[in-house]
Amino acid sequence: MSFRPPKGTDDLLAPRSQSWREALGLWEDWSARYGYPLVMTPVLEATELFERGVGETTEVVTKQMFTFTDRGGRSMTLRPEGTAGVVRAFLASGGQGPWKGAYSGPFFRYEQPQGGRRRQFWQLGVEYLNVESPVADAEVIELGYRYLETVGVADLELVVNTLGDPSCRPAYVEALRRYLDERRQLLSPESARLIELNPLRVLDSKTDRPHLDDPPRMTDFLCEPCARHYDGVKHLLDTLEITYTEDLSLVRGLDYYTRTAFEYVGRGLATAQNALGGGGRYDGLSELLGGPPTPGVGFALGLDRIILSAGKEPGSHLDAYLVYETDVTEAVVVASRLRRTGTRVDFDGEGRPVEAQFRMAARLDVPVVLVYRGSDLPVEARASGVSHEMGLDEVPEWVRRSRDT
RNA sequence: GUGGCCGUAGCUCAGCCUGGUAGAGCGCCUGGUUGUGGUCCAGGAAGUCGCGGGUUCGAGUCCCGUCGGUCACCCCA
Repeated sequence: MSFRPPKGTDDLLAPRSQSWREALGLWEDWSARYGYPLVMTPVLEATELFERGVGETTEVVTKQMFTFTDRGGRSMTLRPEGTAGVVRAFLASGGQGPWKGAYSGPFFRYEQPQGGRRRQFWQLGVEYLNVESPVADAEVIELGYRYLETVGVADLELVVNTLGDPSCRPAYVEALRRYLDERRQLLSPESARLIELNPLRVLDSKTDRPHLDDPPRMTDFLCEPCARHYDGVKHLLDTLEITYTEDLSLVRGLDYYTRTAFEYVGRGLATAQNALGGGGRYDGLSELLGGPPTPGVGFALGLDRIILSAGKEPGSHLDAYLVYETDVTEAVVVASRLRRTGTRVDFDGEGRPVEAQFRMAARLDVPVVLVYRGSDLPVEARASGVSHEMGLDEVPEWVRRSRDT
């Protein structure tokens, strides 16, 4: 049989996997700082959840889902996005009042693989439910922004827009539809088809955007509450000193979005696929699923592209490599002591010659090589060509200090 | 779903146009040198040429199909 992973999936091994470990660690940290507890929902959901939640006319639902019939005859789907599942879980738990959740895990879309886009991909996200205030929007946007900054994304840009709500959007959609209809000849067949189905998405098309000068603006149609909400979000972002640009053609691909829509873009990415993540407000989603009115706002970030964009060389997964001139059993004990005090250390388990151990240390590119010669002798710690001698007990602290510098 | 390019040793690739029985660099292994690994020298192991079919006396090389990768479109995080 072939050892190749399925199309659009990938094996992630060291040293590349170390970048993921670091990025996931930072995510744990940042989402916790903003008060988002972990929420874990199934990777597998009833197909109906996404059809109703994400929208039956969306690209995701019509073409990109991994859907199959299980042995009980139910139509099941590997989750293509996170929000619908989290909201379902919230409703299932009888959730009430303000609620927050952060998630991280694999998602699936049946698409043509491309730079930073695989069929199985990893997303980080948060959802903030039952708070209608712009404070929730701004907090969510800020969290994603700070995280991406910290993880090292080059040329991070935040784009925001508003999509109105059911009381004002229909008038805008109608105006846009008339505008597009007059230009039908200029549009690609796909976009022409969208005029009836979902004219907003035509604005998102790369090929058609150049033909569309001065289309109607959502901001001219906003009802008073939506306008005030949008101003509130922008004001808070200003206060938090988060720079953003407004883009009237920023439309989310999924049906459930209302009011705020935003996207994080990595301008440093070489590929055409430079959206690192996006999100928005989805006040109507709960009701689409048959639940009570539940406002919400959240985002999802694509970890694959984030790591591409950060372009950082992963650090070593070890603090030190232990070279021993003693019996291997003694090395087991020494390594155990170091590990229990927080040092990430590894050693040769087969009692191979010292030269071979040094070769392995070099190959692993560890920052520190520890040479252990026996319980009565000092440990030699070598880092970047310099050698220090110390007692075994001093090693963890010494390693920690040299790691931080 | 559509189109371009690509698939040869563990890795990066040459060989393909103009068919004739497979190569380089790096890595790996062994020996020597060395300041107990990183340098240098010598030697060595290693390839279903993605897979299947066709043309041919003969296919890595030409043709068809297929799978995979990559980039772009579509779309999306």
